[in-house]
Amino acid sequence: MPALAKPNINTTPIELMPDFQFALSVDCVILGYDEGVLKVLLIESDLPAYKGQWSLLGDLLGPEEDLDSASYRVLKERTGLTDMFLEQVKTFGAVDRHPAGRVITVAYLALVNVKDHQLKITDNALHWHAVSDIKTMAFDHKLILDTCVAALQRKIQEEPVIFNLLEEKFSLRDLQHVFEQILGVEFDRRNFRKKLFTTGLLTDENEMEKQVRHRPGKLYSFNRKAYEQMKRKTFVGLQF
Amino acid sequence: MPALAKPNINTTPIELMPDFQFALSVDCVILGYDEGVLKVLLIESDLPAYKGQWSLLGDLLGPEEDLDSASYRVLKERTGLTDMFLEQVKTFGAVDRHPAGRVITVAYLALVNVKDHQLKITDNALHWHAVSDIKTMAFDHKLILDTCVAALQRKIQEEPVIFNLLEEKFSLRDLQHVFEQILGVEFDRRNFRKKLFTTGLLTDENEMEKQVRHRPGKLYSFNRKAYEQMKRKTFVGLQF
DNA sequence: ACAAAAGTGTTGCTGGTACACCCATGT
DNA sequence: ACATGGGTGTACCAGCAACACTTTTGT
Repeated sequence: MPALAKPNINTTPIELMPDFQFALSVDCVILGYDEGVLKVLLIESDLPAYKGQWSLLGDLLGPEEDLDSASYRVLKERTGLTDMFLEQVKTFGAVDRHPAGRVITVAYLALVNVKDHQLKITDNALHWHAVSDIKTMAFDHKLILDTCVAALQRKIQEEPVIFNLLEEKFSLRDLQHVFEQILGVEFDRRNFRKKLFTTGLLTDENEMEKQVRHRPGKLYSFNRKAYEQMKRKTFVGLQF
Repeated sequence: MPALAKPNINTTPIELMPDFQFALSVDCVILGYDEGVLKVLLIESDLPAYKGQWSLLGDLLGPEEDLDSASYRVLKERTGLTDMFLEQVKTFGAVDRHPAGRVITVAYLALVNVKDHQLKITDNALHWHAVSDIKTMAFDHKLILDTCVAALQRKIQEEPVIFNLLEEKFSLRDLQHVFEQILGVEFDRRNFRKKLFTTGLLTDENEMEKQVRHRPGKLYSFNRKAYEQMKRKTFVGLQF
């Protein structure tokens, strides 16, 4: 077996770089929680092969840009947000995944607060879609979406990233509903409250919900400081 | 803000592909458990900039090759193994990560049974190194290694991938030591045994260890069928 | 008054942890 | 006989699940 005959990346000067042309892009799975439903921000595909189908927001990687910066740029350009949860999930490189040629894409998961930025979406080809309604998408974007949602399910049980989907101040009902919506299960309300309180991650804001047509609940916020301190000492899980 | 002025990947015909040259590679973090220590298979870097430093095994992506295939090919060419745990972990794309030019690399985690293949390593620039001994590496490979080890720590508590590091038949002591080595903690031997037995993932092989200078332990194997069945019904965790 | 959801405690069970003694093998 | 690790059981404690009634607000 000619194991040594193959050039290794470590021994590959720039002249040996591939003689085939390919592109590298980032694609963002931008998720938000709105009116009790987990939603994803999509754009209509302009590519003839996928006319009328929905597509993730993405762009080609720039020559002086690293991957995180590229995905951040896409988010900023499209939503106006400059501060959101953004994390690389997986890279997709099937040979035929793009009809125009070889395009490898790095998928990012973004969690945004829909209320914060919904006024800033000026591009009217952009729309929020309930994740559960989406059956098909352009390219392999449905696969990418599913992969990112699965990553989110794991993630919210390992780290308190879920608060990125809510407003600064939120009710326990909202928090519970986001968990339930993402994980696809239901929790007992009393046990959920106890569990969250005992984490010590919630700050009581001493405020109430307004304009609800039932008894208003108290509002809480995510206690980031408490989290930063406790995560130094021990693993902080939110497992259900 | 010129959000619409930017070309989107969906609208980018092949002519708009980047005019800068860059390369895409895969790098494999090949981990094995040998004599009580977690080890990684490394090669000496031939690149002048990193002369004498250790490097992960990798190669450039081929034009007709998807990412998983490329990493599998690297494994097969270098170790002779054709059947191992192999999973994409993360893509690294810092602008200056490669001295020869822009190279984006997709990191893969591979778990191999050292005993199975140690005779097949013909390339004598290849060596196993205790993960805990490695302080510096070529390129950003130390960062990649650390990332993959952290991924492994999460992974072994979510899925029974740890058995890929052991021989077909193993003692409970070996299994416990691999867990301890990877997670960096120690477990009570009796509780560990109980826990593993109650998972139902172990098959008693009705065999004993040989040539140990103490009372020989029973040998077990991973019951893959039982796992496949139970994972359909419920999440199978191995959390400690 | 009614509808809707907030807020609150207890009990039983399950699973984790801590812990000590005898046994089988090789030297 | 000694050293090394194998094999086993129990008691305590913490955390989880199941479960019902009263309270507050808006209509």
